[in-house]
Amino acid sequence: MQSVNLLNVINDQLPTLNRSESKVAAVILADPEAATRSSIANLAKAAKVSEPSVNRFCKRFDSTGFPDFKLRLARSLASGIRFVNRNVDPGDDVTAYTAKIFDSTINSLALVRDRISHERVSQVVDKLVQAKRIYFFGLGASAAVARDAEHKFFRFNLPVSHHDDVLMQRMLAATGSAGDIFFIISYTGRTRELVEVALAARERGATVIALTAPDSPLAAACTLEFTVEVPENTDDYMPMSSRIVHLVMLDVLATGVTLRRGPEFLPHLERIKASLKPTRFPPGKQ
Amino acid sequence: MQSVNLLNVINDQLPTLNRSESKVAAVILADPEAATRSSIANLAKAAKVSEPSVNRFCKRFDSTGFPDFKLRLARSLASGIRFVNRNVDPGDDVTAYTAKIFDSTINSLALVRDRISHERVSQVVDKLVQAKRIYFFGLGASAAVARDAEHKFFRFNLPVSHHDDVLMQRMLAATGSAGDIFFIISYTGRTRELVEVALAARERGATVIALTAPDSPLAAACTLEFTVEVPENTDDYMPMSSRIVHLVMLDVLATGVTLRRGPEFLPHLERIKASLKPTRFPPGKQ
DNA sequence: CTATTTTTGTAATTTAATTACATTTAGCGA
DNA sequence: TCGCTAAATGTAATTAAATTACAAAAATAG
Repeated sequence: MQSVNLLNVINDQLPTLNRSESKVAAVILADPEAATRSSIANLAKAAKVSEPSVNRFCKRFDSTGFPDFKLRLARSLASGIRFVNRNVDPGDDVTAYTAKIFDSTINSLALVRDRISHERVSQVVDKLVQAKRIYFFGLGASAAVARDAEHKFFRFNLPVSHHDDVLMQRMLAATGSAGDIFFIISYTGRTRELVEVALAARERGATVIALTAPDSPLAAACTLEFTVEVPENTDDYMPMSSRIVHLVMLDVLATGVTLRRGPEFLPHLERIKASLKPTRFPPGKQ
Repeated sequence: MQSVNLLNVINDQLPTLNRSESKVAAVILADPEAATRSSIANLAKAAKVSEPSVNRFCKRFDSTGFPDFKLRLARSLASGIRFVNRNVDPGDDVTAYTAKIFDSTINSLALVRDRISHERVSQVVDKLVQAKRIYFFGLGASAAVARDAEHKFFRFNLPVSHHDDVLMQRMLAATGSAGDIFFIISYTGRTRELVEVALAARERGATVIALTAPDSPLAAACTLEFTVEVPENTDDYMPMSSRIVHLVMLDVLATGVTLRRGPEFLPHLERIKASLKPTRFPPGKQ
């Protein structure tokens, strides 16, 4: 993947270009957006060179021709504008920090999506399908993730619970057994309490799955690590996007389990949906 | 509508397309990347339609013609979104459903990002900064969101709590007063209990903010509606991405509050961070 | 079942891009 | 400085691509 921005490449090559090529480069760099919209004739006129010169320019940058060049230029522009991990700045106004937070979250998701181990997802789904009981453990921000996971897995009709109380976690781990799954969620994977809980549960022969950082003590302590590398947020103002990534990973697992259960499980899901109906105002009514 | 991903637009319009147009759409959605690289002749062949049909298809989506369409498609792709809004299929393998879930989440975030009312964000931040007390209420999936919000707003050094117990919610609302903020989170905005709670709190002179769907009973019942339109998930297999969107909206609000507090507030945040250190294994150690 | 409208394809046309080739320009040695 | 060579650039021809106009076919309504 020539992930390097095309505009940068042009800029770098600037000194090695001959006269008409640099004229073309100047016009493109001055307004790349406009360049993607114009024809070869227009661009040639703007740069005061002939059409074949523009064409040669494009080929110099490994394009098959002018249309291909425009396409690559468009791609570069779009990726540069939106998805940079721009940190929130104390001087930012609403528009700026809103966009930055959304963008950095989207960015984290896109990154993880491309790095996820599908084989590992499969393995974890296998374990979850076979479980007799599932406990979701998390502390701090991950407690909310564990809570969400419980709600999500509840519909599978098996005993599932979440715990954000260290004592409860310890007690459950100490009395765990084969067939139990302890699903531990931790962004850092360095929380002592959770590592100890993982070891205790493992000792008892239970399956311990950790949704956490790779190469962390927690990843080492569990029986099946399910790791994600989410870029760190060093910035004080920037919220952690790891929570969000973890939530989506759990969505993936829940979907995996549903699919594994097959279509005969759908009526059950429908029943859960229907049970909520009386709690709601009918749609359409204001 | 221009800023919205072109693939989404195609997907949305899918039901309104006629036979050959949907053939073209199918081919493009199946591999948009390839579409940007192919000529009109190739695409026509792949879709088993004539070249003018492809051309008409492009014009239907506000392009001046095929090359313009390809350009816009390339731009859309560069923004990190690949398969869009495609529902999970019972036959999908791990790779497929993982990508779909990530993409649809990313997609929801991108959509909301472009539609958010910055003025409203500002107003809500104002209210939050002035609050004497904040309650986050949610039920079901939104309970986890409320939990996360509590964790996030805790660091602002003001009394904040979350409640997923309807009775607690009622009691708190009934005893609320000016200076209290009841922040109610609900995807549908149609949960009777929450609407009643909102009305009760409002009666008492408290500020009621609802993070919910526009034109919903809950939005009507609160003092300040903070609405988001997240595309519905009709699919049984597809997880709800509204939770994720709500979480990110709360990230935005928390960031807004932090920025409003100014730099003299940073030491406080550092102190909270430092307080967690003893609970962790030092970095570097396995 | 026919008439009308919509959809789709064929063929012609136009437009855009590319290639081949000629001209110019610059560089360099005598 | 002249003349040669090679690189650079442009002109014109060619090719490829996209678009338009129009006709045929299909779908829909009466």
